[in-house]
Amino acid sequence: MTDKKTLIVVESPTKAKTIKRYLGREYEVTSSMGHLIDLPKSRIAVDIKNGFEPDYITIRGRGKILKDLKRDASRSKQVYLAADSDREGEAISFHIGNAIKKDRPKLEVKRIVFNEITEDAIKEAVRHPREIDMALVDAQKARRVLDRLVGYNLSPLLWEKIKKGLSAGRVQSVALKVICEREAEIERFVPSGYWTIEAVFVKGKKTFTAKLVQLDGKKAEIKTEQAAEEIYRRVKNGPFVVIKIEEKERKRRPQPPFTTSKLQQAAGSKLKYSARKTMMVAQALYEGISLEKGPEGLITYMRTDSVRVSQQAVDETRRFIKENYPEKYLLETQNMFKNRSSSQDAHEAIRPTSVYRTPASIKEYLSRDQYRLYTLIWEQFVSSQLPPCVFRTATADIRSDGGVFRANGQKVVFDGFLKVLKSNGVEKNRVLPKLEEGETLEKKSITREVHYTEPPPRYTDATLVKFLEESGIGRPSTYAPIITTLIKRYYIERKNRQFKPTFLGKLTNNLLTKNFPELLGIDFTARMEERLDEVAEQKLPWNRILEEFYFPFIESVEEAKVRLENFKGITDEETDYICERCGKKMVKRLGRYGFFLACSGFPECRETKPVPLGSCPKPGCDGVVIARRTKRGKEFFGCSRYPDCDFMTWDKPSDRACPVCGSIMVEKKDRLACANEECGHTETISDIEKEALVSG
DNA sequence: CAGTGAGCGAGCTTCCGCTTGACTT
Repeated sequence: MTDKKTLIVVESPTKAKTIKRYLGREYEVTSSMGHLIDLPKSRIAVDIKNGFEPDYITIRGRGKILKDLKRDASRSKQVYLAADSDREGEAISFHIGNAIKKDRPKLEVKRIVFNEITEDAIKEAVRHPREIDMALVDAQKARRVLDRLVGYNLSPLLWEKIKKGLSAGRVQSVALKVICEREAEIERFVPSGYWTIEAVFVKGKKTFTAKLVQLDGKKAEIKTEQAAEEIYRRVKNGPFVVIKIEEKERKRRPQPPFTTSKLQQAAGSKLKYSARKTMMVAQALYEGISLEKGPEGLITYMRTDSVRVSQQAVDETRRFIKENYPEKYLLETQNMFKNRSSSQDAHEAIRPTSVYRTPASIKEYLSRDQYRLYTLIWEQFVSSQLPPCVFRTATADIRSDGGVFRANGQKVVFDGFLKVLKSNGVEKNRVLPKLEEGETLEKKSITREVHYTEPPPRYTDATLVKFLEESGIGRPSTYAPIITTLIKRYYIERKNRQFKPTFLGKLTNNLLTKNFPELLGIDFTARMEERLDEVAEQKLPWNRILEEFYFPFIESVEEAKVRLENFKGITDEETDYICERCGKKMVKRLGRYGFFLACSGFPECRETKPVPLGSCPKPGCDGVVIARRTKRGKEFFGCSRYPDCDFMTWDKPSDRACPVCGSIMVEKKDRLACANEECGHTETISDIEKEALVSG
């Protein structure tokens, strides 16, 4: 009897392994791998008439885990439910505890929490078991039921009105909405020209440039060529007198260590990774890489909304800094960072498990992707405990007639955290020569230049995730899957890493936003969260939220059905392709395997063919490039004349033809390349955008 | 971590959030 152990149940198997190392023989640690109990997929399973009570079942495929868990529990002295210390974790714990108690009513089942995986934190947690917090469980239940009611009522409306298989939800539909709104802005956008006037001055051996910023006491905004010409004539001959010099010292503090959202943003902009790729690589670093002494987890948990760091890790980092950098790089007091108010703070920030494992020291054990992501995480973390970087900036105002030119200089006086974090170009020095007020400068040249205003940029993985997090929509574990869902539904496409809504996406978004404006408002989730907090604080019964939400909502669904009675969503986008069989126009249709061309005369004419993406780049081939799939379902692109022509590529074709040889251009990381190997023409995305602005 | 090839689509779908492998409709 005495040799029975205490069973600890966590969510992640990796976490279970680590915890086992910290605790003695009297503990057994196992993992649930997330939720085991949930609503069934096949029906709504919410009893509206009975206070919105959900009909929970064991998730398909999780029966074995639950069974094993119950078996382990029955062999234990007691059970500590140790899922994450947040709303979902409390619910997971509750459901598991319930299942165990059903079998063994007398077994002691308690809840423990910790929000960092350190020996001290775990041992401390084990000393303070508590009961399940039912208010928190209720808040999760309200969240879960609301999402089910939204998703399972809106989606069928889309099946009926637009196309079967579509989906809508509290989170994904807002993401789709902002992508569509951005696209509409871009479509509406009319570029306008504006002019700038720049002078280059010489002083001694140094030259520097200054921009015209003021004219007759007002901000210089030059909107026509004529005005530019006039002003240019006025100011070009000087004399150029220095009228003001200002020198300042500026400090920049380092950023906090990464949260999931910030990691995805940084990996997106610096490494060009998708959110999904970032998470897959991070997961491998978390689960452990075989170094010299067997597998070691290299980073802390990668799904987190917190910037908190265990004191132990801060201490280690300060020791590392002390040992490896000059004394002035050690902060007197450690940096502390504040969490967003929406943070559930169940885990630490993402950081290396030991800063002594520098990227260079473990490079040989990592793949290229792992090394690059680990470096990003390591540098962000170490820099977060380094001193601010200090710049000296200088501004000189130079007058000519009624115009004022301004020159800016910047010099890094102390690199501080930039020692570790090579932050793109910020540390570049642009030094002005020594100037004095009242002195007259010698002009080297003066030019006027036309620029064009640019439309707002499309969302990328990085900027969409940023938007979602800042709006409190979605959670660290869902940012990447949200994007995958929108693409899988053919609502959006990735083009040069940017999201563009499809015809279907725009149509769906139109229907949803017109009929459910409140639900799709950016602040709907924030308001829901406020109410959920009230439930968690026992100020509100959980089903009150649902009563308040559901009845108006379901009425708006019914109203929408009436309003849309005669609406037939046409998902077929017209094209200029002509049907080879009957001469009618062809339309772009969405099938189970993606878009294809179908004759608009359907069902009289059933002609279909794949969508041509551009002309085949093989010299002498008159085929077109079409999308194909490998046996395993992965998309690639090949010539329609296969097997006569064997052209194929993984790279996604763009809708641009090579300006040199006319072949299609394909996407390569941050640039487009001509698919014709003999041509070899490449261009960056900004080149193309500029060209489009000038011509359009 | 390398890997690449039918022709079909137009009847049973969907939410969000927690977690890994199994598996690429």
